[in-house]
Amino acid sequence: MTFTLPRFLPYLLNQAAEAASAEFQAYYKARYGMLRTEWRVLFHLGIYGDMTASEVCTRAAIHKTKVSRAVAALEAKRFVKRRTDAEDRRNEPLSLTPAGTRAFTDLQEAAAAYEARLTAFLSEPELDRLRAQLEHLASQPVTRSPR
Amino acid sequence: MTFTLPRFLPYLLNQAAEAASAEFQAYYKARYGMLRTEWRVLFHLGIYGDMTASEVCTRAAIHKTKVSRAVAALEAKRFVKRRTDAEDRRNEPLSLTPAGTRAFTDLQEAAAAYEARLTAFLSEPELDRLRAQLEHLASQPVTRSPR
DNA sequence: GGCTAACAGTTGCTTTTGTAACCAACAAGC
DNA sequence: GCTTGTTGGTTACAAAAGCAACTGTTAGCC
Repeated sequence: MTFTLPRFLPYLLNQAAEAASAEFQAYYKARYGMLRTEWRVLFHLGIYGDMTASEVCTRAAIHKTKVSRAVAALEAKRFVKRRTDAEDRRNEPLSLTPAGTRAFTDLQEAAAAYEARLTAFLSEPELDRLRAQLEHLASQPVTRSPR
Repeated sequence: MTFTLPRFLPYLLNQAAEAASAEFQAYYKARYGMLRTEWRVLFHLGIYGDMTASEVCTRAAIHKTKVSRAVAALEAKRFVKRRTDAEDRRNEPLSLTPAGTRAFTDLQEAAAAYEARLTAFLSEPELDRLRAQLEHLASQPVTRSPR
């Protein structure tokens, strides 16, 4: 089997990921001026509840400087507020403000609708299988960025 | 079905793409000091033969400024040389130098071996189906970057 | 208590990317 | 042959990402 670029899985994954992100990205950027890392942080807080920046890093496998700046940006937009944990003053638990919650709800709905359109060509079992395969690839024991 | 981040396809695709690229990226970076766009250009020339920068843009859906810089970098590394088309002096057909061909051959082998490991958990038909699904997602009629 | 190491988070600097404006060469209409 | 528009490709500037060093805080250990 000859090797060609459009069959090379990392390449294909990148092309698919980029195409699949483009439209949703345009939405949150136009509507809320958010960057990728910002909506990811917003979603982590919206879905899983309050957590510290480093918990976001661990869960999302994003580098801490990116999270730090994303949190600062979300704070400036008044979508997130941070407290200082009295027990351990290094920790700064983050939570969504009411405006942050509204933005999250809107984006979550948009995301769900977008995904439905994106995956309309797949049956439910096919989609499940695809997700499982992608998860497996994502958790490959390759070198991950440090937390 | 509640919406969660690790089920959101664009997110999953990104995580999988990043993880799947990481190791190969480390290889071409360490060995040839190449960037992502650079090896992509190299592979296009190696696989499909000589072409101009804008043909690379079209095939790979990469923005022309990125290609322009990648070509300049590959030229500086003496992996690529460019001529000027006498018919139409705007066109600059690119071709691999012997060193470029060697680098391409090495990277192609590394890529094939890497992919084999990466996809070892999939059967042939599963892999084919995955590729087809990713291709479909990649060619989604979403807004693509201009050429 | 005082020293060292580890951890949460930030800042500064460099590299890479994105965007738009730009130059040179050609094509078409007139 | 001269304008007008288009195309291939580059450059300049701004935004974002990566990396390493830094601050402040806690924990462990003697």
